[in-house]
Amino acid sequence: MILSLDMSSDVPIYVQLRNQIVTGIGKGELKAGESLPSVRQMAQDAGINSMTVNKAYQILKAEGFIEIDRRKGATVRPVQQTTGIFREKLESELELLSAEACLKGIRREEFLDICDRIFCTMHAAESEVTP
Amino acid sequence: MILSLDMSSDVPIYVQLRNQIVTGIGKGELKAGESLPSVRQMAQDAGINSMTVNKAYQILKAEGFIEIDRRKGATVRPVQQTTGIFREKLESELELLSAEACLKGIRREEFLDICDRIFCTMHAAESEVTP
Amino acid sequence: MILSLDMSSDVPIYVQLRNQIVTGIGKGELKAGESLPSVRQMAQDAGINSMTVNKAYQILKAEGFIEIDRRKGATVRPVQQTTGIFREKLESELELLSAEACLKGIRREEFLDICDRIFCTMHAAESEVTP
Amino acid sequence: MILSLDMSSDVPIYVQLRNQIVTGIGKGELKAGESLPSVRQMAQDAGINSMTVNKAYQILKAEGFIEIDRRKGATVRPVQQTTGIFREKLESELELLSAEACLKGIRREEFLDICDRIFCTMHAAESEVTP
DNA sequence: GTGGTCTAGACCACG
DNA sequence: GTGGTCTAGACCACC
Repeated sequence: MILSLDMSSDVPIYVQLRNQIVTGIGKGELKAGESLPSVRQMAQDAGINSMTVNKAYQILKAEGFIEIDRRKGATVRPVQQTTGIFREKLESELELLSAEACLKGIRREEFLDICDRIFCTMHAAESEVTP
Repeated sequence: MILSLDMSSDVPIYVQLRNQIVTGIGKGELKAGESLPSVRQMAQDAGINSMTVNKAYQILKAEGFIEIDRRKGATVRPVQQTTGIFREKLESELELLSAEACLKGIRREEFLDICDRIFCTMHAAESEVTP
Repeated sequence: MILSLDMSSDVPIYVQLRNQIVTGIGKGELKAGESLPSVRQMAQDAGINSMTVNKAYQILKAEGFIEIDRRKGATVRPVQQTTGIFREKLESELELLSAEACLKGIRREEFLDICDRIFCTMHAAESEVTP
Repeated sequence: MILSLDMSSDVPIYVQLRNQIVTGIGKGELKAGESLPSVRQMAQDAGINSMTVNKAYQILKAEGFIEIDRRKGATVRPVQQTTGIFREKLESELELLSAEACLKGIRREEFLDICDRIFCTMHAAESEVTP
């Protein structure tokens, strides 16, 4: 998985890291059960502080995307069940994106095409099909 | 337009304000040409500092959503043309949302249903359709 | 002379007005001795407050670009002598523009070409040649 | 780099600051990659509020002249590519300056001499020439 | 009336 | 250490 961190972005590095790992899992670049690099390794590779990596990992763990085991390190968890909280967050963010898109002149069909095209690049659910 | 600001959120107040105004315009609660409350009025109503409101307004102006006129205060601008930069931002955010949704077990049809349902609550384009 | 005022610009209207009149005189659209519209006329044409027009005219008068006579109204003055103060202001503004251009990758030849091309659209000096 | 802020000028302090930093970079007093003083340091040195400095830095960042890194503070960015928008702004400002110069009796050769002399004090491009 | 600028000082998030 | 946010209140420019 390739990371691209923008040090001068206003998005905190640990959030960028968290987002890219989530996207990586979603796209199937990281499959359920696979290991993530150790905190130190990741920090060294990305040229950032290990506390920053640790923070990203802790968030991913709290969100249920990964498991952290003292012996095996961090591993990807299989797909979870939707929670009401997540749906609320999803709808709220989609509402904002929809409003922005609408105000930028994007029409319904085009918006849905984009949503569809992008969702179709996700493959994580496969990890459930093969038990 | 009803505002609900969460003072203890880690999302800055001016960003919350900006987001809610964008959503409000998108939903048609504020139509093209309509005035927003003056900086001071909005600050008083929301119980926040006027510089915070000002910052939100400046961002909305820079993004092309509103105009700020020395005489009339802030007014909503009509729908604009999509830019390549916006599409990139949109796709990047949708990619993250898709990944999260996918990992939370939401399937393609359901995701698209949500996208469609939410986009359909937007009405801003009407300001162009009606002559 | 065509005026284009941007009400939502951060440049005050009276400054925009002053600038456009100066440019108009420089380009020869208004020649020495010619009359400017009356304050009221200009205000009505431009859809702005007459105090705003008055302010612009007073500045142009103070700068020596026009004369204001109670009977004849405002008229364009002929070319004046350079003052040290003006040269300082000119050099200071050119320094900033040069720095910006340089940092945007514009090279010396190109910069001078632009300066030359634009200066050549000015014709006001002619009003001196014909005595 | 020496700053001279005029507190009684009608040009906002943050604009004066921004202009002087741009000029400083253009003249090569600040080279690409070099650090600017921290917001607080600059504020203390200049005897102004840190939010004022922050505002100037944010503008410079938005204009592409500097980068702001959470770790290193603000650093000078290398020379960029010209954009159409910048050329328009440059030509519009040069048109006004040309008109003023012309009306103050400055002739073409003299104007170009001044432009050339001033542009030649800029050295920022060097950061690209030297490998 | 409007927005824009500036201050002094507090508090927080990031790394 | 760094920048970012927010406040309360003052003052100014514009129209």
